[in-house]
Amino acid sequence: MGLQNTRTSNYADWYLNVVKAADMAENSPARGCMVIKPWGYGIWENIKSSLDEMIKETGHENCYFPLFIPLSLFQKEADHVDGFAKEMAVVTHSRLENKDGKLTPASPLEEPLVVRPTSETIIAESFAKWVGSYRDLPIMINQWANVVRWEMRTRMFLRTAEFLWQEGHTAHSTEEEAVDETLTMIECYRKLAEDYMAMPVIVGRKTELDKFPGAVDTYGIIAMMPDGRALQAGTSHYLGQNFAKSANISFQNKNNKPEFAYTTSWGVSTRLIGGLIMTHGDDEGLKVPPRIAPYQVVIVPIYRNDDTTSRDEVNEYAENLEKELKKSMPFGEKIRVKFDKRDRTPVDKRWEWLRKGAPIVVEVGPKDIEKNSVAVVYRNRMEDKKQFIDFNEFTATTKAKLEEIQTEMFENAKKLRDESIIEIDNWDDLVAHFKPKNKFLEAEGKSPAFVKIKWCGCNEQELEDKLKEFQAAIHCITNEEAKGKCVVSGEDNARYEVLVARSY
RNA sequence: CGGGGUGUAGUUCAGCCUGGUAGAACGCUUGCUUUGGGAGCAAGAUGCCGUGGGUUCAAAUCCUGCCACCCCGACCA
Repeated sequence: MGLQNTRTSNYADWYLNVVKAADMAENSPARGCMVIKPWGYGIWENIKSSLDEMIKETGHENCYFPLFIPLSLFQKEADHVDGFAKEMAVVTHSRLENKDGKLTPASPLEEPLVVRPTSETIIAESFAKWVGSYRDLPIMINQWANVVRWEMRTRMFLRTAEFLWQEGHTAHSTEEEAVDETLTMIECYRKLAEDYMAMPVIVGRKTELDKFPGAVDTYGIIAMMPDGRALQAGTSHYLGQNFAKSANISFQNKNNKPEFAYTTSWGVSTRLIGGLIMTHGDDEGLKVPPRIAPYQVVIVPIYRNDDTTSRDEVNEYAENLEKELKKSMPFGEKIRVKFDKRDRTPVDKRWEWLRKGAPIVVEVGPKDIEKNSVAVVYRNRMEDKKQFIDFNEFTATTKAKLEEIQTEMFENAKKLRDESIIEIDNWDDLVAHFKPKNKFLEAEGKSPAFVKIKWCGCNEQELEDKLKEFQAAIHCITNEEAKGKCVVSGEDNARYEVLVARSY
């Protein structure tokens, strides 16, 4: 049956249908905020634990900074203020009073508190206290937290007023070390997206106009969605001494001279899940790559005729299957198996798990007990018939199968992505490419959706303004040493290769 | 924040123009029949018609304030 809206009929509604069909999240009474339900949160937890391990392996420690940031503190870095001021939630009162039956804010705060949109400022303030000598550096910390950005227009997972993320913050004694850190972390994000989420990304540096407010350089991973738009999926910033200067993070260097520290920050958010949905969703619902699937294998029992004996036998058989499966270690981790004993029909349960995108759904019933087999559906191959596989063969090959599915999902997504990138070497073709409002259908045809152009770096503002007319933008610099003709100036002086696309 | 649209059962929606007992499908409950690729029959249950005002003998329906969601812009990590 599938979803009500397909990707080709109505992409935006299709996306919401998947979120609902997979039971990942729903809207909440607070505008622009969402309730993340167990299946959605389970995916987030797996993303989180995968990345957390990488963060720790690269020498960082977790900690926690407060949700509230004094307004004055936020104000210190001018570019930073400009970048975030328009989307800030501000706490101004400390009490509610009952006025004629209506609760009314009362007792104004002496200094308003902003709800963190990101924590550079408050963390820099602490860094300043923690750092005295070069021996105190580097400081490398991370926090898992929620942040609030008062967005005008929200979309589940892709852009919500409150979202969950991880933000890493480091301070170093040299520029070189800080730049290195910035690049190390963007590489972690690439690995997270590609190796764990099976979501191919392009790594690049942001242009001058597009970087993080207050940063010297911003690097990003960009995922390309099947509707032809690009999604910024993670960023890593080299902040230079900008925040160090405004928060006075200074240290005495080896020459006994005071010097400002070099800081970085980097983050990925629940937006990744939006990318996951679009990369791997189809007209039946979601597909979750095994490595981050809350359940990798779901066992659905089939009982017959309310016959208690057969029911017990089936349960025993299923429990044995669960036990055997749990001996395998796909991706070197404990396998995640769910034995779904809920009181629903087997058919309902099967389709529910397939909509949610569990990689393998396996049914066991009386016939299987007789033949010592199991009935298996693979989510990434739903068009195939249900396969009846020998019990022992199934348990012995599940690990390899999950790993194979993971690879296949990545390869498929990558193939689609690669097919939709073209190079354009002159302005007219670039305009012609973006002119039609390319809905998914047009993008799905042969016309590629993402464009690489060569550029000398000239007239950035004008270029962005022009691209904006076609709802497109420069996403990042994919090659810093390109040669050839600049698409904008027409001169033979290109320095960069940049990625241009419509964006989320 | 501007323009447009929507809000009715758990879900998707009809009803609104032209005011007069609250509807359908799916889902849910119960029973029977089925039973391994989205079951069938029968009987049931389910509503502050988003919300506050107004017009009217009478409002889901007309007017209006607010709220939320969706789309298009503007804005933006």
